[in-house]
Amino acid sequence: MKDRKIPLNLNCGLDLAGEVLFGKWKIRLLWFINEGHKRPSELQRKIPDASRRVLNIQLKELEEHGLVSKVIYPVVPPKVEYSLTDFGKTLIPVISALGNWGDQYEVLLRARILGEMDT
Amino acid sequence: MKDRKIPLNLNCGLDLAGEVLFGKWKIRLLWFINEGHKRPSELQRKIPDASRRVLNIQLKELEEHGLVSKVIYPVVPPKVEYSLTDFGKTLIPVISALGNWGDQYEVLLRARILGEMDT
DNA sequence: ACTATAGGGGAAAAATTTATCCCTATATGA
DNA sequence: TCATATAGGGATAAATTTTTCCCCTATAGT
Repeated sequence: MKDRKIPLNLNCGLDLAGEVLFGKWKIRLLWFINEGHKRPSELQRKIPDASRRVLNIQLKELEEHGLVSKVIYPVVPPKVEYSLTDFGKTLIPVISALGNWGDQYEVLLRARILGEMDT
Repeated sequence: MKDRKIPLNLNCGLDLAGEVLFGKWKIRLLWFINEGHKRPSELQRKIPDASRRVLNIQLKELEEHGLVSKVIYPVVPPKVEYSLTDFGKTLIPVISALGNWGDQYEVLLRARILGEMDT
């Protein structure tokens, strides 16, 4: 990452987890990679609302943080595959927990999030 | 919140969960409120790196999303107490899972997050 | 009269994150 | 010959989030 004016807060486990997880698309990237969608173009199709650029950037950060690994096949046209590292896999239960919570309260959450939009 | 140029992504549970959780200080606010630190001034002391202003803003969002409730005592000087709603409490296991993961891999995470800073 | 306390909010600046646009390369198929 | 697929990166613009600064309330204490 670039230079930061405001120092990172890394006081507790929550901060550390947040630091590697909280980019707009990172959790979804981890999720889809875990589901077996390994190639950048697949991931882009799975997450069409994200620009190609950010996905690349966030994938690189996930890689730098050791959550995913990247294999570049020296072929043309280029082929790249991402997969979760063992470390990355340890996050899956956590992401599941988060996703299940969101699924469970979907109706409520959607109403409240959207409800506030016209306030 | 204000008007948004870029629409929210609320496709799945993960998105919904992210929407209510991913402000810079929200998870910590929930955590400390759950630990019994209810008053704004306590929370500010617990999270000294956050400006007073943002904490107010994020607390209000948590309230709008139904995760915390706010009681204003009509006394002088004013007294306010936040607490988790029943709905907010359902998030605690999820936040725990996240925090435990971060604690468990603290050394590794810290090295990788800070390691990349001088790259 | 001041000051401290406890809680809050508006406006604008700063910081950060995301999006947009345009560029590279090569092989295949129309 | 030209478009498409595939992966990626630089520069810049836009959007969003967070910080900073200053203001307000009312009472109690000195």
